[in-house]
Amino acid sequence: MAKELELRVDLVALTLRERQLQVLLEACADRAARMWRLPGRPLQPGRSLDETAELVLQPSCSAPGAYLEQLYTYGDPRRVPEKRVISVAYMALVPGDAALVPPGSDWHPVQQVPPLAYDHAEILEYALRRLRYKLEYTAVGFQLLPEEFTLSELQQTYEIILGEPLDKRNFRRRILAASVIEPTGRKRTGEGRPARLYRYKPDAVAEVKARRLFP
Amino acid sequence: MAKELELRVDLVALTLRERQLQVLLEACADRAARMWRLPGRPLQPGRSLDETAELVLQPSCSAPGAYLEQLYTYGDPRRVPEKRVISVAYMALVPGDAALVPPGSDWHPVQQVPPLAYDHAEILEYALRRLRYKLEYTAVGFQLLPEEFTLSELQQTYEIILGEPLDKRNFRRRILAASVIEPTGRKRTGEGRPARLYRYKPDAVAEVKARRLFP
DNA sequence: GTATATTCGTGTTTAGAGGACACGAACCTG
DNA sequence: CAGGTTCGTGTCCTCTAAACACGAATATAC
Repeated sequence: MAKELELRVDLVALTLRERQLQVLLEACADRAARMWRLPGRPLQPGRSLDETAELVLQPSCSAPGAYLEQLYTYGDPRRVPEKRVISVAYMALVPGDAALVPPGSDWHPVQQVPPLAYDHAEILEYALRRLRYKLEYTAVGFQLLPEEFTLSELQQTYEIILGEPLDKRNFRRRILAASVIEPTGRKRTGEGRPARLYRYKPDAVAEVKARRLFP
Repeated sequence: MAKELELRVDLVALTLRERQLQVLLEACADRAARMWRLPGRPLQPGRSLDETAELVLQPSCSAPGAYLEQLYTYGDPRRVPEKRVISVAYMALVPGDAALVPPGSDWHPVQQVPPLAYDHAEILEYALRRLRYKLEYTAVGFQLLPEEFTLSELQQTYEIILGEPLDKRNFRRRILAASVIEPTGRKRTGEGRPARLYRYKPDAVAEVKARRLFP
């Protein structure tokens, strides 16, 4: 009874909406169950895992070049009852202003996700742990922000993900010491004193990936 | 032209021999090429990835329960010319006194590995980077030692892997502060003053794995 | 235009962690 | 019992990380 083998790429796509960290979920085909699942697709012949992950991401992200990182491969024989399915899990960070809502899918706050099929809850948990951890020693945080952002916005992003308040001056000192962002010279005006705008340095993403200690 | 899909588990098994970190390699079937490769086997039907990795490890390790950890999954379509092969890479740490030499295989110092087939050199590089990194914030080091060991032996292990000398007193302070090892009460006698023997606490391995930040 | 509200941007002090560093203790050997 | 070898230990200092408050710049309301 050799069950058919399927190799999939499943994606934990995260974004910031309404001051919350949200994850993209797909309604299961089996509507009766009212279950949701991570978006994914079978490995495309002729394409790498990374490329397949990008294909999965495309419908939910208007801009190319979102941050994408392989997480872990799940292969327990009982994780999917019907078939033998091996899932290579990826995490994507989508800037808030680039997030789309593909039909049949929706973003859900990670604090209150609906019931997830298979072991997808475990995969999501793992992605969040990795993101929180990585936030502390790299600078992936601004991958969730638009191209230009203020330091206060960046700090809010960190606070949302880590779930704890951060000290303003210490935060700024550390971020600037890492020298992964630079001022654009422009300012964002609004309520109160205008804030300087920053962007991450073009090579900052490369640097984060080069530190491929836990890709 | 759908190439056949093969899902493999390939293993970077590391041990300490002759005061060097060594990796287990298999001679390629194609002898003419004089190439070597990481040991591995296709995913076993009905077994998980972890279980398959353990099967790969068994012939080279006399004791069960070696440290085993998933690293990364390699799936570039051109990494193996003939077929479409996806490899889930694992790392194993084998205590020096448990290392066996299966026929057709051999241990090689990681400083001077022979030419490796496919992208196996890249996989090995990645495993070493991960091990060195992990050494600094967890206590996987003693996974390479026999059940009882002295602090000097443990320090040597660290020095070999990190490739740099460490301060004796600072090393002891840090290791003991982490409280992952405990004295057995016994001593190892030999040249000079006898050394106290330590073992890692039974739950220390579990702790390292629980921190599954980058499994 | 003047007062008020709001957010931005900045420096110092202090506590804790990590690194450098040397010598007496215990045992074996000849 | 003298000499050789490895084991085991404590202090000082430096540097990193945390706590903490107020003037500056603009928008708005009066």
